[in-house]
Amino acid sequence: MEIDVGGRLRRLREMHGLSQRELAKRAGVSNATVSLIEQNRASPSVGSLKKVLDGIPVKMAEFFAPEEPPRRRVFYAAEDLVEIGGDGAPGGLSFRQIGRDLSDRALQIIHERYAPGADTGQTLLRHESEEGGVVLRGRIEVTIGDQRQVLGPGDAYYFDSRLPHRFRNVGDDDAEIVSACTPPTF
Amino acid sequence: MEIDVGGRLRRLREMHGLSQRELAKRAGVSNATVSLIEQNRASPSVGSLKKVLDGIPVKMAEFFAPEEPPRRRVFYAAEDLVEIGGDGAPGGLSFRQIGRDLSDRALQIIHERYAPGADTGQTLLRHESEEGGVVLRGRIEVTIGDQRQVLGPGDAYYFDSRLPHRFRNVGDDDAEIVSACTPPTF
DNA sequence: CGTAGGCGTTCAATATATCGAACACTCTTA
DNA sequence: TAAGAGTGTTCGATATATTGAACGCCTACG
Repeated sequence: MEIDVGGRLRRLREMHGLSQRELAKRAGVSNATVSLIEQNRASPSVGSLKKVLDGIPVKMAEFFAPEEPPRRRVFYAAEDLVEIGGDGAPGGLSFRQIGRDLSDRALQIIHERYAPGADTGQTLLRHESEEGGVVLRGRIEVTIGDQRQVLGPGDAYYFDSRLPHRFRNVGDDDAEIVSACTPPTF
Repeated sequence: MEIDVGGRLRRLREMHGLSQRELAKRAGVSNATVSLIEQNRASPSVGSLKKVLDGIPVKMAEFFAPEEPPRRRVFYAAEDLVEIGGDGAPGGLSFRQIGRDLSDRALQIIHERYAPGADTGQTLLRHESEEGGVVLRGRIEVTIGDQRQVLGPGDAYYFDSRLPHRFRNVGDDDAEIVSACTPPTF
């Protein structure tokens, strides 16, 4: 099984908008070397390849990582976000998640909206993960373990998901949060 | 940052109960080559290293895979968020991060604001991580690898951070995003 | 004891990767 | 048109990786 080292290097370099000479300078090798490697007319030593990849920069493991990960969807229109508030949550709550299937993701990002008085209740523990978020609109009372505080627009929070936590809209208007959680555990 | 190719190879070989000569024969190289590589007295060409690893067998990506990747405060007032836009970013950009020291965190969450025309430029790759976000206000042109799209309020994105990426405010007003990235790599 | 086979290392010869300098080509500018 | 700066490529010289055959050190066995 052959590896098209040259082709991969060339693609990476062009993706980053670098010329052979520019990359060569960053890497501390000659431009000729880059050229020959890209044509597969030379099989670089590990040391050289490392220098070159550092100039991009790309890690060895990434470079040799099994072929292209299937191109995943990148952009999501507002109406494409998936409503996941359903499970047992009382009305007035909207949790809109980026992407439907999280099984291959490292990150769960949710756009949350709370009607006045809306309350998540005391949330069950999720497994080892951490989460945080930024309040966009409204006034939200956040309870984490035994700490409690009311956050307004621009305020933020960050905690270990193993702590019991609860969110409640204590203002008179809708409240909005963008939150992130990693990893998406089940 | 150096890579102890020799040490890794030796450990792998011994783990599999192979002698230098045995491995050399399977790999189609000389035993001397194996010896020199293991002493780091020669930096093998990619081709040779591949042959040797095939004899174990171990894949290139596995060989270079970094040793296992590393797998308080809760509330932050808006003015406590840490501005991190500084490094070389042109004016009109504000990146406000939740928390100052991310070394023990699994998540980097940033409240981003772009003045009209503000542009991150072609961002250098961060290492293995994923990131996503939600647009709150304005119109932002997002370029991920060779994909490009303009996102508005409520729209979102999610991608592998290894792809080169760029954000540009193409609207007439300020634009705002809340983004998350995991893990916070440097 | 002496011989045979295993191991990892070392050495001189050879193949190959890498360098520095040139080349050919495309732009832009005067 | 010429000159300059950019690109990627090619060439001879040099540094280095790789080879095949040695070496020294073990253990086993007649």
